[in-house]
Amino acid sequence: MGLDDRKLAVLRAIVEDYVSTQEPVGSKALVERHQLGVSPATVRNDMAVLEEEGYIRQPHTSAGRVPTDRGYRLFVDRLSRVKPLSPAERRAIERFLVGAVDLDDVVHRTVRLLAQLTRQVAVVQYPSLARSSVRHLELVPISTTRLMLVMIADTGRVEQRLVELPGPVPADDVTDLRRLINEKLAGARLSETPPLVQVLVEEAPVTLRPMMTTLATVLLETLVERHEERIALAGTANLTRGGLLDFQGSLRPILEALEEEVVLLKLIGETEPSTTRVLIGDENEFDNLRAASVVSTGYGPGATIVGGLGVLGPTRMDYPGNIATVRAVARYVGELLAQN
Amino acid sequence: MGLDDRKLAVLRAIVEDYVSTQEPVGSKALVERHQLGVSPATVRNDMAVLEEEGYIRQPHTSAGRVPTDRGYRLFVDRLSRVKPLSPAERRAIERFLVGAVDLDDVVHRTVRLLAQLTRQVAVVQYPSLARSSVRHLELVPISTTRLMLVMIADTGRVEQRLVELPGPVPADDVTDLRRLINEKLAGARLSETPPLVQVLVEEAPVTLRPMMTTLATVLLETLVERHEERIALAGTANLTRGGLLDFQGSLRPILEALEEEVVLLKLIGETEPSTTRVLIGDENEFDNLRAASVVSTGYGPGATIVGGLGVLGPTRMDYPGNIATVRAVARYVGELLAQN
DNA sequence: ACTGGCACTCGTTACAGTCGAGTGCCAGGA
DNA sequence: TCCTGGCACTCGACTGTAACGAGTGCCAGT
Repeated sequence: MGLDDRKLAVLRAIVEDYVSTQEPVGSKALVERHQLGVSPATVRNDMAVLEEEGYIRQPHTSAGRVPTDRGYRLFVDRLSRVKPLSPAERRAIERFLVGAVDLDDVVHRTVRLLAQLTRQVAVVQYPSLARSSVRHLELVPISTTRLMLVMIADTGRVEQRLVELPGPVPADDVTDLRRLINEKLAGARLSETPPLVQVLVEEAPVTLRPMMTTLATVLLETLVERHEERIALAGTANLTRGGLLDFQGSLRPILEALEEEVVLLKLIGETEPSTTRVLIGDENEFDNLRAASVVSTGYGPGATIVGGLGVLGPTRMDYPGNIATVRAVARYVGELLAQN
Repeated sequence: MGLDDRKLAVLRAIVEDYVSTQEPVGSKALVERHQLGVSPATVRNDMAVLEEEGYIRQPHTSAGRVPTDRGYRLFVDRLSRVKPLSPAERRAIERFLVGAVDLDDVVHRTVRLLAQLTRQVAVVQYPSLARSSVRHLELVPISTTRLMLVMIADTGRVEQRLVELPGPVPADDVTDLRRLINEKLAGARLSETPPLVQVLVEEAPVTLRPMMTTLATVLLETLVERHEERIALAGTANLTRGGLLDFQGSLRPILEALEEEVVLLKLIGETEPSTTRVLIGDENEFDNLRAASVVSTGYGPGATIVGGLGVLGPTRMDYPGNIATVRAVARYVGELLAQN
């Protein structure tokens, strides 16, 4: 375990060089480009140790060294210095996000912004319904036996469901239903609604009972239980940068994984603590993505977290830069949401 | 212009073979696999003519022939026989589309279904607001000086905008505004609303005038003028099927084009007549997509068209099959929409 | 008008040889 | 003990050559 400072410096140099050149880096090139103060031979000895410990490897004999997932991990945990955003980037973020007209717009702008700044694939989760509160529930008559149930959440999300009623319902009843439902549910966190909905059905006047039951069912089944998560994606074209050298020649598995909402949610959602998460290579649980890394974090108004966002790219990515960008964008989005 | 029946048969055979094998097809293989009733030498003569006319070409001397865009065009226009859907496919369509809970759900299911059936990239346009009518406009108070304007269209689309009011507004006024707006606009086609909105502002009671003006502005600017079109995409992983042989080795331009909503809309939207449109290779206007073909059609409840859907893939695609699938899916979606 | 035969083209594959980046190891020096 | 220069070695990348074969164009014959 003899990883003295110099060996760590060598590892850092290897990671930085490899990330920027995309080519295995040799001992000679290393001492030329970095002020390590020692000879190539010494560096070679250090490299041999680093390789033994599993931090770097040789693609083949007589080639330079390349960081392993474990090497990147060490780099991210202990070696990378925070890279402050350039003023230009800060300006880009602000410019990009002002003028959004609704939540959809915010999310779309955010995901494109992230993709553009990091030059990776960007993923943004819509504010999770599970972490949202009900702001208002609206009932809009569509026909005599149909209502549209519109739920507006405090996070700005708006979900609608078509409800097929058991029988025709007079306009006055709709008004009553709307009032009853909002009295009981407005302000409640969505996760806390089931018992409230239960009470709502029980306390409903007998004439409204059937409608209320139907509404309750739709509400619980389609909004609470399988709480629809939504995801926005951008920058898939960035996957083709490294000219197929990243991702060992096939984008197939990556693209497939990106089509699965479940996968994306696992990657960027559920980031319990309010910290930035970095998943490197096979640290993530999906085989399709073992050649990729993910940098993600939560966002939300103030200190609460309502959703996740992040970027995905080759393990050979600029971790410090991407971490800084992801954090900054998340903070800006949070502020934007707090304003609404 | 001597394109007799046999030459056309040869072209058809070339297209069919090339589509299924992905390899340039030679005269010998052709007579083996198809009952052309003539010798390879004869076929070669026909091929020479076809090449002269620009319907096929040789990637290099001593290779077989490959259809040109023009060849595919002729094939699609005159040579392809309609390929009826298999019962399994019909069942898949029905199974896939039942149980959709809202428009989002319908669109997502549709796009995934299309991608799965055709094994191409699928694109579905949400029902265009420009072709929708207002079913209901709802005003939901968010704070004393903020309203959420929710528009529900007859196509099922629901759009919301946050409106910053000039001053605090009492609940009664909101009720009045809601009533006035709906009286005037409900049922109107979105494209016909501008004059109505104008009248609405003019006729509004003096006390409501400022609010109404603000609402009108938001309504016109964000919903009517730049009528938000939305697009769903699926199956990008299918681009990697031909193993990078299609798209001359780089998915880059394709992926870039797919990220541009404007491009996608031009491709699948605005299909004026209710027919299926096929764009082959450089027939479409985007350089990025000159290696791709698009099969698209309009859909909508009954005879009206509210949006477009289609698939995109390599010029070397199964046109008859994709055309049949796109048509069938569009019809099913139309029926589904008609039910609501 | 079709067909068999034949010379020709040219991409593909295999193989051998050279080059050079990069390594591991070792002996010597601070 | 640690670092360094030197040196032999490995092995992928590149190059040139040769054999192969799919496919063609053309022509003379039926």
